[in-house]
Amino acid sequence: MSFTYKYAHPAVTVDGVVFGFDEADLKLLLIQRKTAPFAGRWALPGGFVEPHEDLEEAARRELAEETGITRLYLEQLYSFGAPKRDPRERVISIAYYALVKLADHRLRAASDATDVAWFPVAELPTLAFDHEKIVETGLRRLKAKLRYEPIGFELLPEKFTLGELQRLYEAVLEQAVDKRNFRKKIIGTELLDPLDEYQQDVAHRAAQFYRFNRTRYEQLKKRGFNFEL
Amino acid sequence: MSFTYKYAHPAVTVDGVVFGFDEADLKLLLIQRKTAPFAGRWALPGGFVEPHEDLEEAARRELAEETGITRLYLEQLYSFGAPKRDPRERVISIAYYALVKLADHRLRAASDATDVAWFPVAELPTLAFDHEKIVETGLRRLKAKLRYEPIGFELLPEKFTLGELQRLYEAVLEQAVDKRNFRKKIIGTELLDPLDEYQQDVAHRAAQFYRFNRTRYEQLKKRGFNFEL
DNA sequence: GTGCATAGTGTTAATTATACACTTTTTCGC
DNA sequence: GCGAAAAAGTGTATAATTAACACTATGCAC
Repeated sequence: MSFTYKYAHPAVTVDGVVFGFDEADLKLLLIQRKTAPFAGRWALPGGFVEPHEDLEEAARRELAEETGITRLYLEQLYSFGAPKRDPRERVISIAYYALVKLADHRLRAASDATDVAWFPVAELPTLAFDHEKIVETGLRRLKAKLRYEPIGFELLPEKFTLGELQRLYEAVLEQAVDKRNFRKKIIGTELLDPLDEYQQDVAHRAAQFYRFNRTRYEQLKKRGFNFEL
Repeated sequence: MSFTYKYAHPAVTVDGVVFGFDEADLKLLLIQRKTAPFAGRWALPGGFVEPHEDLEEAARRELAEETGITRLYLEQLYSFGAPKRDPRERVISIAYYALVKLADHRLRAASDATDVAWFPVAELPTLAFDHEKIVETGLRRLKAKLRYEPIGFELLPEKFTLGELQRLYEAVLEQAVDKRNFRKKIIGTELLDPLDEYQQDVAHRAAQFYRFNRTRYEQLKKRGFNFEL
């Protein structure tokens, strides 16, 4: 079976820039290619868009297929279409960026013999295609967005401490944050519900857990509330 | 001549959301389709990406071909790829948004019998395809961006008065702005050079002209300066 | 019970944002 | 030529926000 067109058509793929956070580092999800081109190289998870599916649908499907991750925050990032970005044929890639709660997702045992792994964004290997450029775009977007939208919570477990949240901000923004001012501000948004739960088995004073109140955020957003940190 | 592929390939187009400003209204550039589908309907300028060209290159080429506009501020906006957005075949469109100095560009006499016209964004006709959605995305982006990047100047002539600039902000953001505070802030950025030129032939006190200092903006940006209005 | 590690907590000063009204300049109509 | 009209231009006081800063509390390890 084959497909014929009057004019040249590029292939269209989706690629995912998937971020996670593990208590200390911002991490990026990569898969290792097993076929040419760039066999053996690490690359962003992704693949061809099927004729019947929407772009976001394609991104979700590919991420599920290649990494087993199904529930995540997903948003279109940017489209890359330099003529020679793929040595085989013209390929235009719509990149998505995604945030996942690391703890919730044990990576699927690489069932199809493809390696999948988290890398600290500070120590990424050389990537296939123009994926380094895509990652850079994703990182820029994440940094910018973290300041004016409450997306940090997508990287943390349901219940988290203010210290964890602060470390997340510090890791992503790559700059220290004043603890008291940070707490004042974050509590001031009224987006966090304090829980009657405290850390267990820590070798120091146990921190209180909080939960992000998504419902309240939607309400406030409707009334013209502006998140900013 | 035809092109054959092993798997289905979508067609890929670029579409331009081109904004202008004419002293009073924010305007959008549209072309009238002469062929099916949507013959007679107004639509965004755009067309197919050629095999050899980059996406932005394609956007610039299509805008030049269809509207005669060559110098403009252009930036990728978003990609639209719903399976049925074009009734003919699967078409994925990479939308760009553009800002042009209206006064600098008399629209090319519609040489290929295609009508081209500026519409106030408040009075747009029904558009072809999913172009209304694309325009909405472009408008949202413009509004957001105007606040934290000095892009308003791309919509004004080289030399402009503070009153014109303020009216631009008010038109795009759809809200009134305090004149004194606006001037204080904008002058405070040090991005505007006052000129020794004043309006001519106006039936009121003549306003001073200013020019946006792009060089200084680049300098300040490097030093971590943040534009915000 | 001492040391260690992190949690948790307020106040002050500096900066920035907001609210607000009159005078100046020029043309136009009479 | 004089008054009305239309927009330009200009400063201050108050409120709100941000930034800087250091000690006490708790719980475990040893």
